[in-house]
Parts: sequence; C-alpha cells; structure tokens
Amino acid sequence: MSFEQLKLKNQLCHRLYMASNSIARAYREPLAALNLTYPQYVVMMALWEQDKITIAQLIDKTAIDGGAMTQILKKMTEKSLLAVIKDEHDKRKRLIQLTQSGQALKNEAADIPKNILCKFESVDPTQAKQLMQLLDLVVNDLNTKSDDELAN
Amino acid sequence: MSFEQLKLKNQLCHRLYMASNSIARAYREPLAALNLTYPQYVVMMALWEQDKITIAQLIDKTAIDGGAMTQILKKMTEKSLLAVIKDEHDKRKRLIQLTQSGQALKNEAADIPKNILCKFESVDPTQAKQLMQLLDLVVNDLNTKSDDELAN
DNA sequence: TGCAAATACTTTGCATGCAAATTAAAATGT
DNA sequence: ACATTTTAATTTGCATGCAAAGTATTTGCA
Repeated sequence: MSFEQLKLKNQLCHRLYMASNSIARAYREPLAALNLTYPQYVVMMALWEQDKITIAQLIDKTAIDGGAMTQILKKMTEKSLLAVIKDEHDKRKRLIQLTQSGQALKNEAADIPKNILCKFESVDPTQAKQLMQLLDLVVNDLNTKSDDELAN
Repeated sequence: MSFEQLKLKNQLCHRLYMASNSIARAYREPLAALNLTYPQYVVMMALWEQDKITIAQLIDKTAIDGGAMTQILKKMTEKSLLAVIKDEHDKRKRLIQLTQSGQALKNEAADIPKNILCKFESVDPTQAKQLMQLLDLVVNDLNTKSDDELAN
C-alpha cells in the first residue's frame, strides 16, 4: 500500500494543529499587553458575556479543561481580575465574579479581535464564516458520543 | 459599543482551539495503542515520509517547537523508535534516523487515519478538502511576515 | 433514614508549546 | 587569520491540556 493517508500534507489534523498554534501565537503579543494568556482571555470573554456563573458553566462555555481551569482561575484571582465565591445553596459549587478591574479590562480588549482579523489578508469574511461552520461540524462530530458509546 | 466581536461564538480562534483539542483527543486512544503521543506521531509520519533528516528539517516539516522537539526526540530515542546521529560534515547538526522498530511501526499505524476519518459523520470529503484549504490560508497569513516586519 | 451513586471541584503527574537564555560550531567580513 | 555574526540545538521557566485519583457535597433510592 501507498500509505498516502499517513502523509502529513493529507492530514486535516496537522492543519488544525498548525492553525491553532499559529493563531494562539498571534494573540500572544496583544494579550501580553493586557497581561493575559490566551486561555485566560477566553475566560474573560466568557465572563464579559455572562458574569457570576459557576465553574462548571465556565468550563462549558470555554471548553477549557477542568483541571486547568482551577489553576487559571487561581492566577486570575491573584491578578484581581475575578473572585471565587462559594455558592451558599450548593456548597460544591463556586461562582466566578469579575472584579471592577476585570470588568474594566473589557474596554482595553475591545480592539483585539480587529487587530487579529486584519492579519488575515487572504481570508475574506465569507471564507471565515465558512471556516467556522466547518470547524463546528468537526467539533460536533468528535464530541457527540455515538449510540454505541452511550450504551456503555 | 456592542462588543459583538468579543463574543466567543463569533471567534474563529476559539473554534480552532476547540477543534484542535477535540481532534487531538480523538487521536489519543488509537495512538496510545502504539505508545505514541500526537506530536510523537507527527514526528513518525514525517520520518516515514523521509528518513535521516536533520532536526531543523524535522521542525520544518512538523511545525513542532524546537525546544519541545529536543524532549520529544529524547523520549522517542528511549523507546528505540529512532536514533540521533551527529553529522560529521557539520557538527552543529544532528540527523534523525528511524530504527527497525520505528520503520515497522508504520504498518501498525496504517489504519489510524481511516479510524479517525470515520468519526466525521457530517463532514464529507469535499468539505474536508475545503477545510484544509482554508486552514492553509490561515496558517500562511499568520506565518508570512509582512514587508514591514521584514524591514526590521 | 441511610448508604451508594452522581456532582463539582481540586490535585497530581506527564507531555507539550513557547519565549528567552545558553552553548557549540560554522560562515562572514575585514 | 580573527572577531563578529549566524545557525543548530539544548536548556530553562512558565502556562496549559488531559487523564486519573482524591475530596467534599448533594441526590437518589431502597
């Protein structure tokens, strides 16, 4: 057999690997100005949309790993961007709430999406939208358990 | 302002982040059977295509970080998948060469691409190809230094 | 009521990705 | 030839992603 499928140039996965790394790298500089890493920025975006949510909800919105989330929130707490509050109704839960400076940071972040987008010289808005839709299909296929798996 | 751009659902980057993580996770199980991590698998694919290349060439083909590459190659050497050979002509360079078992592993890996592809129930081959082309555009835009940057 | 099972997190160990500093060797310029 | 610069790798420090184990609560159910 030719093993054609095993060649890197034919692998969707390797494209995703490179694209994801490249774009995360692109965010590094602008985010450093806000003293944020990319995952921390994702947490901030989630909270700017909806504040005072549980860690589980935050994990759901961001798709960040739970183990990592604990560490990320700890660092963000140290930076006074947010506070972790115990839920009195269910003591297992913790609510995450932005501080004033956490909320204020939203204004400073407002230009970031635009600054990133302008780096895409060969991708027009239509293609970007198309790309997002295709990526959604990929994520859904991979994260939707098959009937077989659910049977276990 | 509405900060519409700051919403996670509108961010190409977050889609890429999730898709890349999802697909890497999908590879975890099948690769564990070969005792390989995903980046190690990428190195193997590169070497199956072209053996006995320098570390710099390997970094070029795989887009894996140089610092990480040193560690990855060390672990793969310990697993007897490859050997690091000093280049007599240029003592700065190291050549990477597959061992017999490293070459043999190619047969065991032959089914992996197929097993991953079958998880994509809603992405047909045309869309997959389209997706790869769009990702190539993204990577190129992000990694191609602008004229301004080159001037520095 | 009481105990097993499910939840919500945290912790730990391992494997990167990445920037920056370091080391060794080859290429360049004068 | 010699010092400077460039190239090829390695090392170090920090921040995740992820699986697996552990902890504290809450739910479910007999």
